[in-house]
Amino acid sequence: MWMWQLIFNLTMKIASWNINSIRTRLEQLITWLNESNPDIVLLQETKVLDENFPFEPIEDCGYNIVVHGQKSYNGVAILSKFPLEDIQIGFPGQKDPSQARYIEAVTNNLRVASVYVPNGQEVGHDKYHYKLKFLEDFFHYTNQLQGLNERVIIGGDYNIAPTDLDVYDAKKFQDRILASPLERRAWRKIIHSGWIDAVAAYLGTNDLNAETFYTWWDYRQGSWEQNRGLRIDHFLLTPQAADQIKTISVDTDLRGNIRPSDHAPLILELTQLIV
DNA sequence: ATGGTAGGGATCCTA
Repeated sequence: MWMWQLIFNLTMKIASWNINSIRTRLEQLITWLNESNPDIVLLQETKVLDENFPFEPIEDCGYNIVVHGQKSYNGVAILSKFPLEDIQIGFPGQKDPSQARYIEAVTNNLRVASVYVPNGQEVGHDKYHYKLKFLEDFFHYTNQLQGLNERVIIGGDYNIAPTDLDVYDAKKFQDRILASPLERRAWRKIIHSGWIDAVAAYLGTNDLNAETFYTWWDYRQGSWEQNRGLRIDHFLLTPQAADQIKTISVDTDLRGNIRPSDHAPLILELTQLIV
């Protein structure tokens, strides 16, 4: 009996959500925090200066908060029920730290980060090359993190659908932004260096389809209603963390809300193995 | 079929 209690207490729920403006979505966020009760939340596209971040209502839900925001665009944050330490704003080697796209902290003996990879606009655009450069610099930093030999989880909007299974229409997205060969190569480079895509690992052990893990549906042309989605939000785990995956799922309820974000939260549960 | 919708905040940029 006591042992089950111990295992229960060591389960940790970590969510990643591109909220697309925390001020517009604040009420939805609070409702969801109270209902879903995640231990750690990694947010992207908060779209708010740090001085205007709505700290109080979130702290009232029992969370500590660290933020890295800017005006109008981007912006990342970490919420945790545990103390947040060793906070890092941006990552070493990030070429353009004025774009608020990365924040990292240690909480409850786990290193977590929230990343918002550039969208890239369209293949060949200046913003596309900016995205590829960001991914290259990010790759080098993630190698440094691997060297720590810690449990590390980087959740966020990577703006990459890793394979054709991760888009609702592979032909439509062939050579297009979010699914182009160079973006996918950048993704694989990170994966092949030792990071575990939590969903890919979970799919390998369960009878589920990749479409179960779509996290983004375009606001336009009734994409949500027709389930024309993409899997572009991901959790990357070091092997030390991947060994503890219990479940992973997408909270699609939020995408069905009135005035929703165009992304749904990706939710990972870890279990500490008792040996 | 090169549109469509949403957010920020400024009369367009980003996604």
